This record gives sequence, structure tokens and C-alpha cells, in this order.
Amino acid sequence: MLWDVYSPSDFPPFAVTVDLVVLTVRGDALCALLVRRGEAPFRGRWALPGGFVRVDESVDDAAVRELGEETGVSGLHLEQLGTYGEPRRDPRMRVVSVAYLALAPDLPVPVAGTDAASASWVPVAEVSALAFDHARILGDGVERARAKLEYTSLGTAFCGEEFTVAELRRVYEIVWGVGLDPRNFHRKVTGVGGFLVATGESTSRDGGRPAALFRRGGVEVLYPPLVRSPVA
Amino acid sequence: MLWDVYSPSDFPPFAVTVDLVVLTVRGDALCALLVRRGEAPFRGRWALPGGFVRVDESVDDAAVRELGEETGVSGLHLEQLGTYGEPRRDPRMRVVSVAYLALAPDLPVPVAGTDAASASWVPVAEVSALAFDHARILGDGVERARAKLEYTSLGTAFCGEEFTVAELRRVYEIVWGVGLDPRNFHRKVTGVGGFLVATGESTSRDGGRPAALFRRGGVEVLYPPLVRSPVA
DNA sequence: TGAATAGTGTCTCTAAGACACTATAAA
DNA sequence: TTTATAGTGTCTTAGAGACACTATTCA
Repeated sequence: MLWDVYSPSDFPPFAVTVDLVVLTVRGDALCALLVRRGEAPFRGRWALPGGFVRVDESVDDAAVRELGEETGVSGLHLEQLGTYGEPRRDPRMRVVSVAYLALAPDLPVPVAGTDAASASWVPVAEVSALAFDHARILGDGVERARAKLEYTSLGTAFCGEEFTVAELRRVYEIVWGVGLDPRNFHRKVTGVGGFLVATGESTSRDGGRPAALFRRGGVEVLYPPLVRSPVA
Repeated sequence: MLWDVYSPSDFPPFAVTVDLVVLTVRGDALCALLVRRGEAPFRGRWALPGGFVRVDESVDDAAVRELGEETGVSGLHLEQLGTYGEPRRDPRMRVVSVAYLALAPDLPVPVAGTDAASASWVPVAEVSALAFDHARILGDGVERARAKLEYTSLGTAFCGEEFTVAELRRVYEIVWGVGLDPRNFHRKVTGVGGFLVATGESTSRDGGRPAALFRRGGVEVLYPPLVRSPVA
């Protein structure tokens, strides 16, 4: 059926929702923001936060709104991950869900929002039996995040405003699940033009010799990229 | 609004469609499959092929079905490009569209399908004033295709079953819009493990010394990747 | 034979990984 | 002084681009 030959009356009704894969690095683990479902179906199961797209807002705006409601934070990186539209992914009705990926620094706690009571950070390695098709969506989100760390500056989204090279390296090690040579990592990230900007300050919060503090540079795409490669 | 707190009755009604960015290399140009609209709005304008998702099929299946209807060909590479959900992108009603990217070899003609009469291949450089937000979708599709040629074997999707290195190079040159050194290109593509498989045959259809014929190898991800880089 | 395209070899340069070595703090 | 972490330098190797050179066809 082409655009040419449809009339507004013959479209099948769908519900459209957004689901959020919100990731952060906490402790030694990559964590996702999950909410505990209070109602059937999947009552008591963990699920991705999300909700309906309103009639008067764009799908992207709905994602931004939901992210604010769930985390209490705005200005996070947010990008479309994919759209999930199997006929029976929600047993009650035909729901098409547009999933988004957000990367957050280690927020104090799954904050505020009307529904915050049931929300918390869960290490992705310990996640099991999510509601609906959310396990697949979460998996796609984690894989996207891993890939984007290679060729974009998004790793810094997991850090605070100011951070050391070691803190950034820890992000890479935890998200990728590998060990990285501190010396080569340092040379690489400080060598990529526009990735990091030195503040001139330093900190000894990591112990040992004080480390220089950096802020995000303006660059989005890293060249050369930071390729994933394991170390014994 | 969370999943927890909704009931099937209070969802706003949406129409969900799929739009297809079908690309091919024809002559010396990257071309997109477009259809001429026969009805308002945007009557007479070019638009991307597409149509409604049916209630009983997945969104991905709808894309496959529409692609078959438009090109008469199945088995093409097809991937989600993104979802476009601005409130007034269709002036008549609230429509959320999931866009897909397909790469096709140079098909005889925008073939078959009920609506083929109005369909044709249009060089993307000459496209202007598409209906709805289709110009943006097409642009996103072209950019995605350019990027994917770097690190996947999808360039071969533009070629026939058997092809020469020169034919594959022409695909890269046209899609990227740059000139590539034939000698370095040859060394690179034949050096990437699993990318190309020699048939043992050769052809002189390009003139000059006969060129070896290749088939697609099994590999999807190219390592090392073919990086975009211009030549005088 | 000459023009055209296919394909190989070689040089240089960049960047990655391995790892020795120096620097600066706290206990 | 020892220990821990920060940061630099150096060696080796892989791969990219430039480009000379050989190979095989047709007109």
C-alpha cells in the first residue's frame, strides 16, 4: 500500500511508546536504570523506563521528557536506538516502541520523578527476565554504547564535569569489559585532537601522583578512533 | 507516564508506516527509488516508497513486504534507519514512520508491484522537494550507506552476483563521491579476509586486461576497514 | 604497436601495542 | 623509603597512500 492510495480512515490503530536504555558506570559495573513493574502483565519484573508518546509531542521529545522524569537530569546525551514493533510484544495491545539510548554520569540515585520509588540502577551483567522484549532492547543498547565509545567522545558522558585520564580509562575498561594499558591509553586520548581539554588543575583523589584534570573537548567524532583491543 | 500506570483505553491513536530508502548505483550516479505522488498532499511530488504497517505483521516484516512490492526483488539487505515522529510531518494525521535502508544492484527497472507505473530511479544529487520529511530521511539513508561501506561488506550489495574489483571500486567512488587509487584499492579489498572470494573466472567486459571475477565472501564486518580518503 | 585496464612491489609515514623509565604524591 | 599512580620515550609492527613497474587483452 502506497502513500498514494490511502485515506485517513483506513489506518490500523497503534499505540506508540518510548523505552529508555539509560546507562551509567557505578562501582565496577555498567548499570542500567530499571523500574519494577507494579501491574500485570509482568508484575514485579524489572522493565525499562518509558511511556506513551503524547499526541502533540514528537517521539524524540517524548524520550527527552521521560528521561527528565526518570532521572531528574536534563542535557544528557540521547539517541535513537531502534524501533521494536513485533505484533505481540505487549500482550494487551499493538504497541510500537521507539527505544533510546542515554549515557549518564554516576547520578546520586535514580532520582525524583513521580515513579522514582520503584526505580534503581542494576548492573547489566545481573539483569535477567525483563518484561516484554526489554532484554533485547537493553542488549542492543549496551552493544551500541560499546561501539560508540570507539569512534565518538561519548565515553566522557559517563564522567563528571572534570575527570582524570584514569577515570576515563576506567569507563572504557568497564564498558568494554577489558583491561587497557594505562600508558598507551593516556598517550592516545591526549593525542586525539579536541577530545580532552586540560583544566590546568590536578587532583590526587585516585592516590599516587596527582593527575591532571580534563574537561570534554568540543569534538564528537574521534580521529583516530580508540579501537577495542584486550590486554592480558 | 509509565508502563505501570497505563490502561489500554487511554492511549492516543497513531498510524505507523514504513518508508524505504532504496539505493542503487546506475550509470555514474547513486540513485534512489522514488514514487510520484498521485494525491494530495504533495500531489505530483516525489516521495519515498512505503506504506502502512498491518495490524498482524511486525514493522520489520512490513518493510520487507513493501520492498518486495516496490522492487519485485527479495533477499536484499534491509536495515532500520530510524523513526520519524514529528507531530505534523503528515498534515492529515499523526503518523509515525519507521524508515529502512535497502541496497540493491542495478535492477533492470523499478520493477513490477501494483504501483510501479509511477516509480523510478532518481540520482540523489538531483533530488529536490520531496514530499513530507522524506528529504531528511533520504539524506540520513545516504549518509548511513556511505558510513557502512567503510566497515561492512555492503558495497557488494550494489554489484551483481559476480563482479570485478574495478566494478566494486566504482561503487565506492560513486557512493563516496571521491576518486580511489585502483592499485591500493585492489590490494586492500583482496587483502581483507572473507570479503571477496575469487571464482576462478575472469572477464574482459571492462576493456583492457581481463579482470578476475569475485563473489561476496561470508564476512559482514570488514577488518581492517576501508577508510574514506580522497585522491587528487 | 599502442592504448587500456589488471595486478604486484616498494617506499614512507602514521599509529598501535609492548614496555622501560621518570615524576610526584601519601603512608 | 616504599608504594602507588601519572606521564614520557622508544621499539616493533601493521596498514595506508603514493607511485613505479609488469601483465594481458583489444584495436
